[in-house]
Amino acid sequence: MLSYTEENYLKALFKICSQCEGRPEAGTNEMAAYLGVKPATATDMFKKLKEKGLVDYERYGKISLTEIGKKNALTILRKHRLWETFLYQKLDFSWDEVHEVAEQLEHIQSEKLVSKLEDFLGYPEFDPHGDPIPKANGDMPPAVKMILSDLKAGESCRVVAVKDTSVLFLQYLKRLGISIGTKITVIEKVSFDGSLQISIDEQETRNVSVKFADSLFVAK
Amino acid sequence: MLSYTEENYLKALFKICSQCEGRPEAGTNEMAAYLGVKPATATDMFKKLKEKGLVDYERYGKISLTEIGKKNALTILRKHRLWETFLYQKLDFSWDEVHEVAEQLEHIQSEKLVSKLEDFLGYPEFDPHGDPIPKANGDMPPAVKMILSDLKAGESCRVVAVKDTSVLFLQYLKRLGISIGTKITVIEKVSFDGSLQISIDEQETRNVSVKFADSLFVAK
DNA sequence: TAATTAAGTTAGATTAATCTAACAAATAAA
DNA sequence: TTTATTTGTTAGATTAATCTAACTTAATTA
Repeated sequence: MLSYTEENYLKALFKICSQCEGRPEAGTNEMAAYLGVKPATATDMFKKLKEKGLVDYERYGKISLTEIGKKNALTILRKHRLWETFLYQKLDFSWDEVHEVAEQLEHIQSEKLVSKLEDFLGYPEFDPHGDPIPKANGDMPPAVKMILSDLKAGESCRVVAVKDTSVLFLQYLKRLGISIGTKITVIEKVSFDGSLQISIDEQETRNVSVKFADSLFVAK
Repeated sequence: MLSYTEENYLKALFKICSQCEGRPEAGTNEMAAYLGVKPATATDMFKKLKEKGLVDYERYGKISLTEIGKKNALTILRKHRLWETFLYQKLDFSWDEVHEVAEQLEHIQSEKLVSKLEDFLGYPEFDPHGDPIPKANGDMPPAVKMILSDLKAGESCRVVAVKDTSVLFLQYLKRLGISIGTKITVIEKVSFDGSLQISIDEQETRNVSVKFADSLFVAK
């Protein structure tokens, strides 16, 4: 069985490795920074995770997940996203509050709990941020790929997920009145700085940055 | 903030201290045995908990909870029993399965989670074992006191709680078809060994031991 | 009350996860 | 290609929770 800490390392590695395609590995400093620990600490942990057959790792080399490691990471992600869905749907937590609590709940050990929870929630495919929830067998519903930046002037779309799940971003969205399902129309793309003039739910008009437009997953 | 382990010590102390009235304190060995650790380990922890102002304790003396310690213990108990109720009512866990998972869930840190959960469950007063759930302010619904042994031959009652929450006992109850609300009638008290001849829901007849009859809370 | 037993403590060690400081390897730049 | 910089590792220490073995205090009993 994995410790709380080991689980967090696997989850972090999975996230970093699945961020950009074609880069299925991470560096020590990168991981340490992500996890908020010193590189020395991470080195020790990778040695241990290697012993347990969960990561591939050589001295001074990059780190990647083994198949078993990946399976474990998916299980944790599954729990995290199911709990987020529970908090959002059943307990009325807001978008930006669910993550922190789910970080704790994801470490509860009980297969039965997870499957019962999934059933209780009606087998959801996406969490409140629009991220796909892995199935018990490790399958993952296809993630949504288009971002707001992909739209041309005049095109409309609906928000289906957030790419950036930081509290800062989510709170900003809340302030703008944007959530999953909100309709956004691109009125103009400002060529000077790439920013977008958008309308939110066909009402309020706003100018948003490239960074912003890169952080929203949408569907036409 | 308290560690997982510290919380478990406080909870154990609370349970032992509230078991028999007029004995609001516990011994080192007793606590260690209860928690499954060695007495030496418990001694160290009591020193630490004393430093934190959570227990009263002197070298070679008994241990008891301070007011702050008691408040903390009640918070944990509250969470434990709310989660048990959730698992039983919403996720269809059976009587004997809820405890183990709730042991983990009770350590999740989020005031909001607890109050939202309580609201979601409709402010229950008792958990699936019939034990009272402490309120946010520390109030506790009055516990039920009468046990099956208190009945005379010919009297009837309904099961309202279990005194012994061991898996062994709960599974035995399940086999007998007894749960909260089940009607039990005492047909005869066998004076030889104190055992009882009972009928369960006015159907099946059974002989049960003194130990058994002492472990069931009932109401007429 | 002195001896025996039960209960509780101390000292020293271990494991997991972390740190700092010093060092080594790999990569980038001049 | 030598130097500088970035990246990663090692060694040694720390903290929390645990253990064993030896010791001390308190309680019981003969």
